[in-house]
Amino acid sequence: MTDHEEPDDEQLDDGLELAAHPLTAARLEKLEAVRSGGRDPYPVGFEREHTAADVRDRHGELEPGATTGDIVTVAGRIMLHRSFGKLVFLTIEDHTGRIQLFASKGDLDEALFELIEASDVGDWVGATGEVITTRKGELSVRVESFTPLAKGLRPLPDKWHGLSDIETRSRNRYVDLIVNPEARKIAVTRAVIISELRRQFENRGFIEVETPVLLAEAGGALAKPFETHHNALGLDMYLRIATELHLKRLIVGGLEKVFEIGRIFRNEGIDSTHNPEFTMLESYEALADYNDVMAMVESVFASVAEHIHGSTDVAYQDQIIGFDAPFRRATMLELVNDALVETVSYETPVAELRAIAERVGVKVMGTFGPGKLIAEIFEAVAESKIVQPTFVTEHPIETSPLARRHRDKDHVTERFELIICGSEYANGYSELNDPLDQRGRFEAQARARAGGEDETHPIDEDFLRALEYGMPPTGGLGIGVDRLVMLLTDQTHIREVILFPTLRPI
RNA sequence: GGGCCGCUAGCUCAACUGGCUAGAGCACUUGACUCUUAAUCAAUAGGUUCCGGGUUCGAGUCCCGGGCGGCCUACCA
Repeated sequence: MTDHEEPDDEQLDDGLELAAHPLTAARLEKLEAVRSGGRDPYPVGFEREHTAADVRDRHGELEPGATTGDIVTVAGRIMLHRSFGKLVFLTIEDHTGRIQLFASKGDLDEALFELIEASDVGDWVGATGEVITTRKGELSVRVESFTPLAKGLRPLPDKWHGLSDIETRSRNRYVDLIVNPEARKIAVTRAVIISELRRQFENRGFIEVETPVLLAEAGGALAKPFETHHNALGLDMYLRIATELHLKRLIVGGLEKVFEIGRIFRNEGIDSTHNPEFTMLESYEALADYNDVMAMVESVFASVAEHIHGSTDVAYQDQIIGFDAPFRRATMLELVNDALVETVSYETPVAELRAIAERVGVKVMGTFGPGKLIAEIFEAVAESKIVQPTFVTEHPIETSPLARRHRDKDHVTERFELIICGSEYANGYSELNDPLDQRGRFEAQARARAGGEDETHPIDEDFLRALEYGMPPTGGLGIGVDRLVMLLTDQTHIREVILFPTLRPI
C-alpha cells in the first residue's frame, strides 16, 4: 500500500456503498462509537495466549456450571451473537475452531458491557477470562476483559444457509473461507499435499529449482501460450506452458536431480478441470529411465494418499481409488485393441486407421500419421474407461516429440501417462537426449504446423544446443498438482481447489 | 466454440398461464429478557427483480440485444 491510495467513493461504491447502505451505515456508527469510547477499533496486534482448541483440549469434559480458575486469553471472529438484557453469548471462531464467550453485566463495568453488547457478527475480538461451563454445560470464557480487534463493516452471509452461490464464493473467496469450513479445509489440504510432494522429492535427493516464467519462445508442451511484451527489451514474450526444457538444461548442466513446483499458463478454455493458470510439478533425474520414474510415481502417489487419508484407498465421488503399488500397466496399443473389434498396429494402413478414427468420432486431419491416429483413437475409445490408476505406456513417436524412442520397438517412445478416472495425472518418459533426433522431431512438428495443426512444438535452438553438450540418459516427470488435489479432496471442479480461479471481471 | 438453463433485499429462497403496493427466513434497527446454542418474542425498516431496448392498459414474468455464471458438449493438464 502506497501512501497516495486514499479510499475514495469509487473504491467504496461496489453496490454496497458503506455510509449509504443501512446495513453498513449501522456498523460504521458502531465503529465510531468504539473510537469515541477511547478505544482503537483497529488496534496493533493482540497477545492471544490460547486458541479455541487449546481451551477445549484443557477442559474437555466439565459438568454444567463448572468453574476452573483457569484464566485464558482468546481471539477470533464473532460468528454468533446472542444477546439478553444482562447477558451476552458470543461464539467466536479462530483457525482451530469455535469457543463461546460469556459476558455478564454483573461482571463488567457498564461501558465495556455495552461495547460487547454492541459488537456484531463478523467482528474480530479478543477476550480474557476464566474458563467455565454455563448452566447448560457449554464450555465458555467468562469475559473479564474484552478488546475489539477489527470491525467487520460488511454483514456476513446468512448464519444458517451460508454462502452457496458458486460464483459469489469464487469471486469473494475471503467470505467463502470465513463461512464455509469445507473451503478452508480444501485450502489447508492443498498446502499439505504440496508440502508432502516437496518432501517426497527432497527425500529422494532432488533439489528444487526455479526456471523462468517469461520466455521468448514457449515450448515443452503442445499448448497455446499467453503473449505479453517486455517494454525495455522491445520484445514480445510468452508465459511458460511447461518447465521441461529449462529443467533438462539443468540436467545438462550436471544438477542431475531437479524438480520444480510451478505455475504454468495455457491460453485455452476454462471448464471444470481447466484453469488458465495451474500448478505443475516436474522432475528430472539423470541416469533414470521411464521404468524408474513409474516406480517413483507409484511410491509418491501412495505416500501422499496415505499422508492425507491414512490409507492408500481414497474415496473419490462414488469410487474407491486404490493407490497400492504396483499400478496396472498397459501399452496404448493394447488398450486400443481391447476397445476395438478389429486389431490394429502401427503397420496398419493409414487409410484403415483413418476410417476407424472417423468412426469413433475423431476429427481427422490430413497430416495425421498412424501414431497420431492411434493416439486419437485411444483418447476416443479407451482413456475415459480407465478408473483405477493405470500407466498407459509406449505413446507414438509422432505425439511425443521430447521422448526417447523405445529401446526395442519401432514407432513408439518410452513414455507413460498415469490415468485415473479417465484423466491424466502424470506424464513421464525416458527423455530424448540425442540432439540430432531431437532436431528431426522438431522439424516434424514444424511440418505438422505447416500442414495446419495448431498445437505443435516450436523449434528451440538453444535447447538443441544444450543437448549438443550431452545430456545424460534422463527420466522425466510431470504431475498436475491441481488435479491431484481434486482427487484427494473429492472435488469435481478445479475452481474448488484454486483459491482465486480465473473469472471474467464483472 | 456450440446447445440448454440461471441471475429477485447483505445471504438463502418465494411470487401460477403477464394482473393488487414484489414476499418470507436469517442479518440490520428499536423494544423485552441473567444461561443461550441458528436463542426467543414484538415492532420497524430494507428492492435499479443483472443491464439496455421493445410489446402491452399493465412486465420479475413475454420478445430483442448485451453482461456474468452454471450444466452438457468439443479441445488442452
